[in-house]
Amino acid sequence: MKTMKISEAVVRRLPVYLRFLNELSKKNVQTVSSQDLGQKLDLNPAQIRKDLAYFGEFGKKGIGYDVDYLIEKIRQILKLDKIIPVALVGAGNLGRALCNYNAYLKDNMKIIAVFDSHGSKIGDTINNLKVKPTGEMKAIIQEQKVRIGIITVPAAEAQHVANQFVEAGVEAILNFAPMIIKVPAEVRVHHADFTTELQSLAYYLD
Amino acid sequence: MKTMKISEAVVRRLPVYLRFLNELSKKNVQTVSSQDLGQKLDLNPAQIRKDLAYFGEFGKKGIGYDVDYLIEKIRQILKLDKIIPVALVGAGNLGRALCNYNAYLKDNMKIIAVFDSHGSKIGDTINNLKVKPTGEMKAIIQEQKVRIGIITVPAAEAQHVANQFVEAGVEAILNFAPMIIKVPAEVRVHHADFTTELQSLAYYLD
DNA sequence: TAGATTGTTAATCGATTAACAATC
DNA sequence: TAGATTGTTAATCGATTAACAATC
Repeated sequence: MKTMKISEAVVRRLPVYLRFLNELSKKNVQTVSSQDLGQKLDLNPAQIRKDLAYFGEFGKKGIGYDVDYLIEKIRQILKLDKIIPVALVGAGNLGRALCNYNAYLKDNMKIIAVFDSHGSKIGDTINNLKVKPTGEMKAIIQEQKVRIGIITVPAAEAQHVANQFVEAGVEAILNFAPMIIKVPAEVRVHHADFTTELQSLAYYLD
Repeated sequence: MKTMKISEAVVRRLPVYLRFLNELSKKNVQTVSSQDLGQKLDLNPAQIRKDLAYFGEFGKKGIGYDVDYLIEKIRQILKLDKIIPVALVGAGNLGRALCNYNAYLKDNMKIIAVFDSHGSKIGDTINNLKVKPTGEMKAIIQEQKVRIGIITVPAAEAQHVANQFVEAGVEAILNFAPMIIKVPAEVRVHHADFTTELQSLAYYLD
């Protein structure tokens, strides 16, 4: 099963499971069934079992899933069992907001460098990180083995930043700019676009 | 066709079309084909034609789509042809960042009120908006006919804010807190969760 | 007219859900 | 043992893509 291709929909649900399991763990809940999970997360229990079964047999028939064991397994699947260094470009309001999530990301992902191309921002300190000029991006990314890049610059600069990330060897990009960026197929891009999100929400108004 | 139920996937693509069409319009491009659109947006042309055809016959055979006409139509479909008042709760970094997008949202959606429950934030001015105490939420939301609510408070407070939104009569919620919130079925909720986004991205690292 | 491109039907593909034997 | 719940197969459902007649 290890070689089977996993659908994007499945991968997107794993972090949702993980978050809820973490809450259960904090409350010292030992065991959870797909039934329970489905109820809380508004998902079909069969779907949850199937999602997990792609990666192994994590449950016990008649019992359910051990919460802490399942957390460990999902963290492994998502590669969150070791620190992933992240860099962010664009020290505007959104960039600052995301840097301050650093604490929230716990021990797995860490924004370890922040860049901006505008002199006025360079040298600022955000959450203990000094904003550096984009000219230093490549060197720092390679030196610190940054694997994920976050783009929070204006739309017009997004593609340029993406190019720099790719050249520096970043493996995946989370793009907050309202602009589709083109990268080589081996680099994974996710879009997190606040405006499209809001606009599609408007559709559902009466 | 007006009564047919449109899938969520279709609705999520419409704002993406809209954004690209706006760029074309700015460049004075008059006409675009599904071929062109598909190329730029990494989508199948047949899918684009089908998406649009759910709502009417907007194109001309042999020619393509008139850019400005299509913009107008998509704006109507998404109900962006009139101003939609939006309120935001949580004047932290993320909330501030989103308020500053106000300009970007052009004339269709407008964050017209910002609330926070912490005394230290109340009275601050963000992008010409004064942060008000959450106690005033209901009155202001009803008075100003706010239709969409944005939640940018910590996870622990998200459900409480959602309840207040629902009670005040908000029709849809965009939730940035990393927490699933429960609302009555008639209220639409979208989750825009930065951490799950980043975590699913990690899966694709080698 | 010839070339291009839509709108739409039919075919394909993939994801979700139901059902149930296995088993704790 | 009886009850509960998994892992997995089969059935269903829905979304994407291909193909093409209509027509600008």
